[in-house]
Amino acid sequence: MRYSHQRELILKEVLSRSDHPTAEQICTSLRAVCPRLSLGTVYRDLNTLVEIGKIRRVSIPGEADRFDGELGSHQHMFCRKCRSVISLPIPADQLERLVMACPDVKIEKYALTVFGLCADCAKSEA
Amino acid sequence: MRYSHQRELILKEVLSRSDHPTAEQICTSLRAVCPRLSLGTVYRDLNTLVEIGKIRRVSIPGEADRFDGELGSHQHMFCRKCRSVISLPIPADQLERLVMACPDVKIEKYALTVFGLCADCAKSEA
DNA sequence: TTAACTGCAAATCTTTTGCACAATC
DNA sequence: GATTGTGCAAAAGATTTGCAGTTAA
Repeated sequence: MRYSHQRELILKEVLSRSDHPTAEQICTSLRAVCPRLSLGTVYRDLNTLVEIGKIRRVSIPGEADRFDGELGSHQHMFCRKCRSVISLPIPADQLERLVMACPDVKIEKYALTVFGLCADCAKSEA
Repeated sequence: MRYSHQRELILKEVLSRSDHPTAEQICTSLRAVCPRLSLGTVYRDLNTLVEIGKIRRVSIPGEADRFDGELGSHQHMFCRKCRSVISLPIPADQLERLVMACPDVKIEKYALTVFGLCADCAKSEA
């Protein structure tokens, strides 16, 4: 794989943020520094970065994919009120034990997605 | 809510199948018995049935949503080879304990999705 | 009768792709 | 110089929606 200015910018952007941005958000941000950056390129480069394991994709049903620079084991929550994605520190070993106990099938990966209200929204809701 | 012939057909179709069909598959099947059934109606009725809790939606990243008539607690696996969705009997109480231990946030629901090879495909792969 | 439901087609949203040009090695 | 990567626009796939007509209560 060759060096690419755009791919490097996109990687840095994802790594520097903890808000799990969408491709569109990444593109918009980076246009401040790379005005001709195209959304197609962002999608292509994000796919590449996920493939080579530099970032992670976070899929939420009915939402645009988010991207995450945190590679350590954790799960995600989607807040239905503010629509933000936050990381949940769910013990990897215990979750893994539950998943891997399934007979016959060959498990390669898994994702636990939680829906509800984030801490801030839960507070203001009450 | 009023009775609707189409909604009843769609509900029966989902309840009678265990293969987690897509809206398109449901529509195609039902056209044998209801030729003018439209895909838009199928989507609308499926959404209604999910809302009133008669069926469940199964979302797989990058795939069309599947629908499930089994309401008991279970999780799902997506086989990357045959692209089927199968039910996984993961102990609800243990999973729930892990999820609910997260502090501050208000959890309303969650879904554990597993990716890999189903039993049949794992066998033929080897 | 009237409000909900349907069929149809068009619109929407996210993501991918074809192609000509630009950048890297 | 050969290829990979990019920008742009068009295409693709899933789902929603507007509207005029139909059906249940």
